[in-house]
Amino acid sequence: MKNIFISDIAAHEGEEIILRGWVRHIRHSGKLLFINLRDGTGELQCVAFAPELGEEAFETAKKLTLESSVIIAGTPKPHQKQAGKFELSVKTITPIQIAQDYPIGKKEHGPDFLLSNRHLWIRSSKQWAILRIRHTVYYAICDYLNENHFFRFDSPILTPNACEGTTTLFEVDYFDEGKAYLSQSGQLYLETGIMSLGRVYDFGPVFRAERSKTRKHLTEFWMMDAEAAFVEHDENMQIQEGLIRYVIRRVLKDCAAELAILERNVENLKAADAPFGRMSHREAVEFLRSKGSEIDNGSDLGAADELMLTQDSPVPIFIDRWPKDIKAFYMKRAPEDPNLVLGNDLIAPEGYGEIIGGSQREDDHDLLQQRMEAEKMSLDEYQWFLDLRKYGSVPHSGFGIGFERLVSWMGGVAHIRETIPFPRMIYRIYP
RNA sequence: UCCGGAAUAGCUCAGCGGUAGAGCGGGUGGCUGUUAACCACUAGGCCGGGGGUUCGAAUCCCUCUUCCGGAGCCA
Repeated sequence: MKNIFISDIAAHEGEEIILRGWVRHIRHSGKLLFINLRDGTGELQCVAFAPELGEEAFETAKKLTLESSVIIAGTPKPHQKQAGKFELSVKTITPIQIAQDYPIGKKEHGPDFLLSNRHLWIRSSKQWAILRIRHTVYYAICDYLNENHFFRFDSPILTPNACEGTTTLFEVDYFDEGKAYLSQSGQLYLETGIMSLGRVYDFGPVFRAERSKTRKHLTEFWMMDAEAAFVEHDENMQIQEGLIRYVIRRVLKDCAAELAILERNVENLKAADAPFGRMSHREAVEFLRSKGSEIDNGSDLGAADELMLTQDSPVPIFIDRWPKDIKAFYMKRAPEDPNLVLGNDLIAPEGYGEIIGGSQREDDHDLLQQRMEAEKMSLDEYQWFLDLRKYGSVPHSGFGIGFERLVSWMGGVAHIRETIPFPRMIYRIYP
């Protein structure tokens, strides 16, 4: 008899096979016993009939509890009640370990309880589905970039100083070198990589010590930064749009079952795979003011503004040409107006907010140095960054994706804390 | 950090001045098609901590703690 995975069950109809997994659900009715078994690849109903199993084995099987681990041998057959599905006609049941009082029941639980039991919560079907979508989004991003001549270039997590100088960083003691900081973005390091590899990306955890307390923020989250030589502002946005639409198509193709478990509205996802909206920051401000927002020309968009902008749009919207004063020092000035920069945000529809921030970078040594001096940055600490503009500088652009926000949007997940195995938030570090 | 809300059985909640409740989960028994199964019985409580008001407080007041939602910051 062969060990098989539940996802491969259809290929083994009528054969005697072995499944190994965990009891998601168990119930019995006189001489019949039903076990919903999950093995990581899927879930299958196993049906045991007392006279076939033997009375003693049947009594033992009845003692299985929620989440007990078990080996079940039997024969896959078409499900008697659900067309197109299979069930296992059970021959033997061998408990591996009987779980005691599994804390997560089939009824509803509160978020605090579930987060305290995150190590167990990840077994439940919605969490399983979200984690599988996370996996799919991850590889879709990598595949798209690999196909477009980007090379993986991992940036460091321990850094000597703040990448962008704006947000609060986590600080650690670093031997005799003083303080080191957990990276909030690998972007500046990526800019060095393009001078060697042409196009590069990194993908890893980044850290923000902000006391953010919303459904869109984590203190530790995964970011994918991409950077490309000889790519200017418009092409940069084309790459971003191509990437996001590629991810949408992959998720729709590979995660139909997961999206169904999450009750994701897939029509909304399909509709987002169409040319993205584009407006300048100035146009966005005018539009918002016409709708009653109090936003002014020099301000960043608030959460309510983002929602107002996208609520009637089936596709994500690029906002570009931002006032330089509210964007990072390394962004290149717009040719038509030195007060604007060639930066873009990408706002997802359905209220998921900003999922990408990108820009063309300042490639002129003296202009960059002026900006850094204006921001009172230490030129010594960033000498290596300025060097890039001295030795073969080229026009270049890049962007960063908030990975969990993208996963939230794909899966239609209301809170970002469910899109990462172990969320880190201001008031939670366990488990 | 600011503005709201909440804390009662293992879990989710009701009770809102007068003997501590339900559903689920646990235990025992029943049932050949269940899938949040069903039926019967059963065990289970410092009503978040501290202080007040009152003849009497889970309930009203003050305070602390913890959590949730939102804002700001950002991805």
